[in-house]
Amino acid sequence: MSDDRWEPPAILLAVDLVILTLRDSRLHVLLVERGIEPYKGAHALPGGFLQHSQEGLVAAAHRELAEEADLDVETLRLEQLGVYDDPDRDPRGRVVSVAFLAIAPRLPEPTAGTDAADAGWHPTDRVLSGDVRLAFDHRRIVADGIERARAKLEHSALATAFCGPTFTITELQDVYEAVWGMPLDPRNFYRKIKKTDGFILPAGSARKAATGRPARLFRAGPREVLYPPMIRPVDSPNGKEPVQ
Amino acid sequence: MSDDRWEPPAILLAVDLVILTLRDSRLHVLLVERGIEPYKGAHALPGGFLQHSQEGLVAAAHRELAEEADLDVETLRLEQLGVYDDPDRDPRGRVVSVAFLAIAPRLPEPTAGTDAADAGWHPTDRVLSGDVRLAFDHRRIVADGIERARAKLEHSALATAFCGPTFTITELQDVYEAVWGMPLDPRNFYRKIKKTDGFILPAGSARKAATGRPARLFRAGPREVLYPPMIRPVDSPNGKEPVQ
DNA sequence: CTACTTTTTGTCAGTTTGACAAAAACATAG
DNA sequence: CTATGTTTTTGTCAAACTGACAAAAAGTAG
Repeated sequence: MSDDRWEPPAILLAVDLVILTLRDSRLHVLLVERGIEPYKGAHALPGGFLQHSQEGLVAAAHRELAEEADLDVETLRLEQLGVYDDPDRDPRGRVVSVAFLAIAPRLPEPTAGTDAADAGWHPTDRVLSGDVRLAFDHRRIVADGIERARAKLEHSALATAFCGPTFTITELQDVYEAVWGMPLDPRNFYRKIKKTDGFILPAGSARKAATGRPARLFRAGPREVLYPPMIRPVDSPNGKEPVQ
Repeated sequence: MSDDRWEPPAILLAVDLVILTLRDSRLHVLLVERGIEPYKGAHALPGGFLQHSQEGLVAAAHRELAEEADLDVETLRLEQLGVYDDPDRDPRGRVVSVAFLAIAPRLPEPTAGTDAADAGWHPTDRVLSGDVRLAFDHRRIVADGIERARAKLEHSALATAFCGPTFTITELQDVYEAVWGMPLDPRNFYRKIKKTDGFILPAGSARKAATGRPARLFRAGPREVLYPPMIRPVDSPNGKEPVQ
C-alpha cells in the first residue's frame, strides 16, 4: 500500500439498501421519497452516509433502515451487493456507496421516518421500466439486486426467506415465478422441490384457501445451498446467440 | 440520506487485488512483500489507498498493480469481489477496502515495484492452509476470491481466461481441476465441454506434447454464460449434512 | 350429490450424467 | 518397421433427471 506523505482524499462513504418483498405475487422494492436536495421529491433507495468513522457498514445500513422506513429489521440478513463508485454519481461530491440486498417475507407498510418524506413498496417492474424514476444510480442498483436475487434463487434456499415461517409449495412457487418473472409447471416444480434434499421440511398438514384441495405446510429446511440447483428455464440463456 | 450539519467521518478507502493464475497445474495468487509498517516484511495482496478523491476504484486497482508488481494488466478484467470494512482490520485507522478479483493466463514472474519489497506468485493452498501468513484480513479475502472463482467456473466461461489464446481440452480440464481442487474424468469432461454450446470453438488441429495423441486446439467461444452449467461434483455439497 | 378448484401423485419419452471400454494418433525403443 | 507406451477422442450403458401432460385426491359451494 502506498502511504508516504499524502493527504487523505475527501471521499464520503454511504450505504444503500435494496429490500425486496412479495406483495400479491409481485416483487416489490422499498423506496423512500427524498426530503432534501439533491433529487428532492424523487424516489430513492433507503440509505445514507456513515455516521462516524467507527460505524460498520452493516450497522449503518440497519440504522438507516430504522430511521427512514421505521422497519425493525433485526432479523433481516443483509448481503453485500456491490460498490458503486462512479465519480459523478452524486452531485455533492465523491460518494462511494456500498449497496446491500435483503429479502423479506411480506413486510408491513413502512411509515415515513425522519429523513424521508415517505417510504413504501413499489413494484420492481415499474422501477425497471423507468415508470418510477429513481435518484442517483439507484435504478441500476435495483436492477443488480434483482438479478442477484434471481441467481440466488437457483442455488440457495433464499426463496423461503420470502415466505413466512410456514408455507405451502404453491406459495414457494409464487416466489419463484414472481422473482424470475415466468410461469412454472406446478407438477414439475412440486417434484423438484420435494427431491431437493433438505430444502423444505414438513410442518403439519393444514388447510389454506377457501377453495381447492388443502395444501400441506412446510418450513425452511437446514440446507442453505441447493443441490441439485433449481435451474432457471432458458428464456434467453445468454446475451449471445447459439453459434455454429 | 441523512446529511444535516455533520462532520464527514475520516475513513480511508483502499483497494486490494486478488490476481489468480495457473502455474504447472496449481492455482497461484499474486502477493507482495510489504516494505513498510504495519506488517512490514509480511506478505500481502497488492493494493493501496485511492490517490485522490476523483480516482475510480478500478483505476486505482490498475495503478497499484502496475506500481507494486509491474504487471501490465490492461487486458485484465477486474471483477468486484467485496468490501471489507471491519473497523479493526487496519491498525492505522478505519480503512475500508474494496477487493477485486482477476483471472489470468500464465503471467510472467512479476518484478518488485516501488512500494513492495518483492512480488511473486504463491500457491493458494499454502495461503489457505496458513503456511504463508498474510497481513490484515488478506487471507480471508483470498479465500473469498478463490470461492468466487470456483463458483464462476460453473456458470461462466471464466476457465478460458486462465488459458492462452488457444488451448486443448485437456488444458481446460487442468484449469477446472486446479481451481476446484479435484480430479475429473477426461472422457466425461470432453463430452460436456463439447456440447456446452458456444463455450469453445475449433482453432485448427495441432500437435502438443512429446508423447501421446496430438490434441486439437480450441479458442474461447462467444458464450459468456454457460448453459447448461458445469456443475461441480458433490465433494461436500453444503456445510450442513443431508437431513431426514 | 354434483360441479368446481387446487393440490398431489403418476406416466412417458427424451436428455443428461457417471462409470467405464475401446479405438485413434502419435513418439520412441528395439 | 514393429512393438510398446501415452494421451486424446469416440463410444456404450444403466441410472437419474427433465419437460410435457394426465389423472386422482381432497376439499368448498351450490
